[in-house]
Amino acid sequence: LGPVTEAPARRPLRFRDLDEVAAALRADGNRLTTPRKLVLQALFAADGLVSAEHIASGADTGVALDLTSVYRNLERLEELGVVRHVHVGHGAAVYGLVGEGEHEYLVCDGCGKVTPAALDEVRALVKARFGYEVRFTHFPIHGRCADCA
Amino acid sequence: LGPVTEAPARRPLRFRDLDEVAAALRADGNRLTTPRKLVLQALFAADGLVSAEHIASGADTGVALDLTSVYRNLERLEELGVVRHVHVGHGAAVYGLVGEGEHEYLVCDGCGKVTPAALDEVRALVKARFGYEVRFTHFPIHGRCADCA
DNA sequence: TTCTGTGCAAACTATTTGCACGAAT
DNA sequence: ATTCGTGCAAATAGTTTGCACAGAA
Repeated sequence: LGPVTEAPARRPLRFRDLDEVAAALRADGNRLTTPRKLVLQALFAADGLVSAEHIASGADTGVALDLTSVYRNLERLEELGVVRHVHVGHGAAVYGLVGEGEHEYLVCDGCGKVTPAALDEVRALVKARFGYEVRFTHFPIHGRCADCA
Repeated sequence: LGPVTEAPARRPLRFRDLDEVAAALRADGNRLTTPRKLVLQALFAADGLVSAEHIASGADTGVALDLTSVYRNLERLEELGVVRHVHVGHGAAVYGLVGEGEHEYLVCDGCGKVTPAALDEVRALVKARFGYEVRFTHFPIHGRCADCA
């Protein structure tokens, strides 16, 4: 699974570059290994949402690495608040660097496009009508985009 | 995976009982086998959303059957418009009989409760704001219910 | 030197597919 | 007598776990 066609709205990242993350990792007592750096490098290079498989393939870094290590690193980075993952349909989860604010998405089941969207109004409506405190960050909204509908 | 705690709103089913479905199956050139009847029996008995695993276990019918057959039957029944399935989080998909109207759900990530909800307003809002024609029938909305939030 | 992180193999969950036999029509 | 559907086994995708060794600290 390659990078997901993420739409516009590039948001400022919480960690601007690899060195900033490296510092955070160090501060948290983590070692700075080659695979770990490669995972981060891939995430910065991809500049969007990618699958573990894609990172492991080395498509973005030129160096392939073990899928297991990728998963373990992504998990660690997620605990650290550096990355997050989204379930974009049936396939593998996709991972991306954490930016400022919420990370809510609309997924088009037609073309597969993943569009970041500010869904505060939608959240407020669901809260008002059903008392539900919803999040679209982990399981996004699915449907058909304007082009596909 | 057992039956999902589905909330109120029992909707009239498109097929009221096993015999009605049997007729539809026949009309479509399908055979009426024992496993097929058992799958339907389980779906009617469960009266909500259940996993293939649950049906295969025979918990509701007293007769266990092969998971493969369950999946194949559910697939067939889905083609026929008798059942539909929903992805309620990370685990297995859950299947249920088709009722009248839409089947939209709110899933509580806290207690696992699955609440049918009329989300027309929400759909309209997303359509107005983003041009997206969304559906919450296959991938429902996730969040925390009033009790868990 | 110590202990964390890696790579490989194997387990695991959810689902699908191939194939020979049995049963519904 | 035909097929269709079943059950079993094996394949598949995505992810996790166990374990011995390598390499950061």
